[in-house]
Amino acid sequence: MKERGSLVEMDKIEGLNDIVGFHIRLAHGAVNRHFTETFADLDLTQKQVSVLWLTDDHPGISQIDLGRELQMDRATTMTIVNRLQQRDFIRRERSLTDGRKQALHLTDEGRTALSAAKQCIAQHEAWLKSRLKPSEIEKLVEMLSRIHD
Amino acid sequence: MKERGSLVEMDKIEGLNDIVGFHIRLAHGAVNRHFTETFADLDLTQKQVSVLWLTDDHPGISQIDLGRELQMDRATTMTIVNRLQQRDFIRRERSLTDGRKQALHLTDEGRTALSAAKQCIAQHEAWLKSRLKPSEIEKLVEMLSRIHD
DNA sequence: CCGAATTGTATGCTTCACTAACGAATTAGC
DNA sequence: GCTAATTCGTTAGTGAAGCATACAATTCGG
Repeated sequence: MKERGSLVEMDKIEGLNDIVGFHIRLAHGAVNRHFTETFADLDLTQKQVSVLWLTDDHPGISQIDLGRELQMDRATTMTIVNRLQQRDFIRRERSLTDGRKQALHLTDEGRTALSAAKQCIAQHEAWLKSRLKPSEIEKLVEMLSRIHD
Repeated sequence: MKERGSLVEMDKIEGLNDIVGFHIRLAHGAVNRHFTETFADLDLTQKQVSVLWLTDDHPGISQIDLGRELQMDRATTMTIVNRLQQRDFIRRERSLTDGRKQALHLTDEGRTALSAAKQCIAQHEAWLKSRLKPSEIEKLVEMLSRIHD
């Protein structure tokens, strides 16, 4: 006897399992855990791979644009780019068109790492997609996109 | 001209936007950000609310079972329960049936906090659900459940 | 009863996210 | 053109989470 939408009983809304956000959090945890295993050898995180990938797709991209694309603030972007620069995967150059910006480029090492990462991503995605029917994958991505804009 | 499924071109698999895990991560970020705003006054995180909620639903639950439900290891569960205990939301008792376990209970303060939290959750969920059609919500939760088991 | 497994605990490390402040460069307003 | 506001990068500090490891107490299997 589930009483939903009852304005009287506002306290006991629903069970934790009916909270959409709860499932998004759990799914993210599961995906992240599997990602970490898959990338143990490469020693790269999701964020790091994303930054490598985007930098490769948009050579000379600024940190602020990188952050906008991945929904991170400037400070967070800094720490990630710093790590990748320390490992000689990314090179910072002052932008020629806007002196405030840094133009980011992959090094050869960075390209090699990204290439290896993409192989692992393929594995990781295969694991994830094995839990969904092809038609569902499209639907899922579309719905998630609506959530994150 | 997107070349998909090409076995020759294994390096350039697809765009970042075609990676399901990428969208899960972004969606989680967006949800978490909105959650944090909504809960700024209460000063509670998703995990903390989840622990309060589950402890309320299962009085006397052990930390290990809490962790299993929320997919956290023992150490992570500890830190969260510690924080909630420091704020007098949760009380630890030695289990009567198994001396290794702690039986967790909400305090009156904890119940008050959870009650307030559930009001905020309702707001937060409304924001999230406003981006989806009712029929989609069910489908989304079902798919996410398949991902996190 | 003894060894193995379970549970809680303590410690330390890492990633990520955010805030606040500052300087340098650019842009806008007048 | 010149000041004022804004943008971008940078640094430093805080806090939540997740994980690994080690240890003690308890329980369980034989």
